Amino acid sequence: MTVRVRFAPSPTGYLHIGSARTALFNYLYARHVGGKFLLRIEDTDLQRSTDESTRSILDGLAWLGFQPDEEIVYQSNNADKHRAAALKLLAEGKAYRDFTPKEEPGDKNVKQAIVERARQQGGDKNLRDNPYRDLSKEESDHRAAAGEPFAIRLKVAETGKTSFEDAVYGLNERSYSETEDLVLLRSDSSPLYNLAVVVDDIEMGITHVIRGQDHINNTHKQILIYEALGEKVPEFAHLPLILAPGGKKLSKRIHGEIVSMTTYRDAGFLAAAFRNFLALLGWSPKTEQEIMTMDELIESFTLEGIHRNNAIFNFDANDKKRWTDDKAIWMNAEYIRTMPLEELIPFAKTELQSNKLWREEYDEDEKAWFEQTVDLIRQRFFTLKDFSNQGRAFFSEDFDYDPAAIEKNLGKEPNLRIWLPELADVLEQTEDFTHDNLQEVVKQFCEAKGTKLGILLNGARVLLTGQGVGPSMLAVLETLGKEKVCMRLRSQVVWNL
RNA sequence: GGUCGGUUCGUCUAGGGGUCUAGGACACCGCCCUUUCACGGCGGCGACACGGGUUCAAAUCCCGUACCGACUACCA
Repeated sequence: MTVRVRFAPSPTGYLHIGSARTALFNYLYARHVGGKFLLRIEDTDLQRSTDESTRSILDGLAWLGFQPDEEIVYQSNNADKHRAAALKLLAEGKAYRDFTPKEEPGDKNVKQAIVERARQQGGDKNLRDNPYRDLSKEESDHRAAAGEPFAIRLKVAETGKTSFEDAVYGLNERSYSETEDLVLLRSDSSPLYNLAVVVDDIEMGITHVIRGQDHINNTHKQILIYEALGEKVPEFAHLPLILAPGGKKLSKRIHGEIVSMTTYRDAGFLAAAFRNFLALLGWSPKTEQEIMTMDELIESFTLEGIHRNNAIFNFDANDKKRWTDDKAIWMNAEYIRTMPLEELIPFAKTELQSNKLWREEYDEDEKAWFEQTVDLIRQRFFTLKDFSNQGRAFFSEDFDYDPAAIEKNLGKEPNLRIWLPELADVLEQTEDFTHDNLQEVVKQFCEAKGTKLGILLNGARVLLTGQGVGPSMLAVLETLGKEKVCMRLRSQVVWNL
């Protein structure tokens, strides 16, 4: 039997980092076992679902590289099938009409109201005391025919339990007494989540449901629906959650953009790097290898490697350097400096293009120069953005000087203001503008001035690149070329800041 | 409140009765390399939540406590 899994987000916001990981695990599992990866948009909550969210989620998935193997299913298109399933259960006596008037939502938030109610009920709640549960068929039909509104609820047996063997959490059991007669169809005849999911999963031939651990309770409810429908229950694998620092839920409301996938794309992350990082959050290949290609991830991915405890996505909103998880940043940097240059070039190009720093020559006459330059500057970069920020001076005359670098590298030696333009004069006379010769020239210059090489070159770094850090200065001189080097060394701009 | 689940360095994790004076990665710190640096090399700091059992032996098995989380809807 071919394995079929699905990722089923509801379009009520952007692609959440936790959802992205769920998608990743579904994708990896499908590929590992040679199955199909499907996508279903759960847009049955018309109030909250938006097309914009759907687009954003699709964008996020596309960026990560998870293309579904079959056409995308939109759950709202299947409402008739969901309804038919509920009606079938009603006809078979496995569900009943509940004529209790619909409760109007109170003024406080729903969640809070639910918790309060649950607290009041305490441990001795009886979930089988609905007066309509055992209404005779005649009377039920009669009242329905008379136009009285009703919801359809599943008739859960008095005694017994649901149980399933979770691929991650192991045996899960839940007494029927803990599960209410769940509503299948609202009084406006629209289907509810649990019904819709089960009917769609059956329809799509889903064999393995891989989703967040927050769905474990739903799984018990869904199993009841599968059984009532007389359908085979799929395998389940629940994933630990990704939490915010402090162990709290990672939410859009509190944590903002940090939880959105598009944030990472826009911040200059490589999809491959972020995917790799995400894979290691809640799953382990059980080897010491951490940098893994997609093929390697697919090869080593198993549900057994997923653990049960929630992971914390670490970041500090007050620290600019740690705006997101350290390890994610490190991994992105690692990818940037170690990936094959030819794979990095297109990303660098796109980054420069979107900042109007790209010149067509980089694809033609200056192709070799461009590639060498990218290779040179990538070493200390963290994100693709660095090509247009820190690396800007390599591609444009219009760049900023880092104030910290000015203070550190220029502030210590007042003579630099005189020496650097003098160095320009010397370099202008230098015919062989390559590394080894430049080293000689600069060395001699320093000896003549009685200063250290480091003082001079680091001062030059600020004038030439605006930065305090970067690759070997001799390589920078060679890369920038005589003309730019001399011009920038003579510039008075920085001294007047 | 109830049900269910979890707890190894700050974070991600390995380890599932003896090989654990608990391994790796990120972060942090130090040293080295170098003209500087956020590259690289070497090293350091740093954890089995707590209490009882079981056992010759427990991070690993059992029980309890604490803490954390999820769920508890005519939301998804």
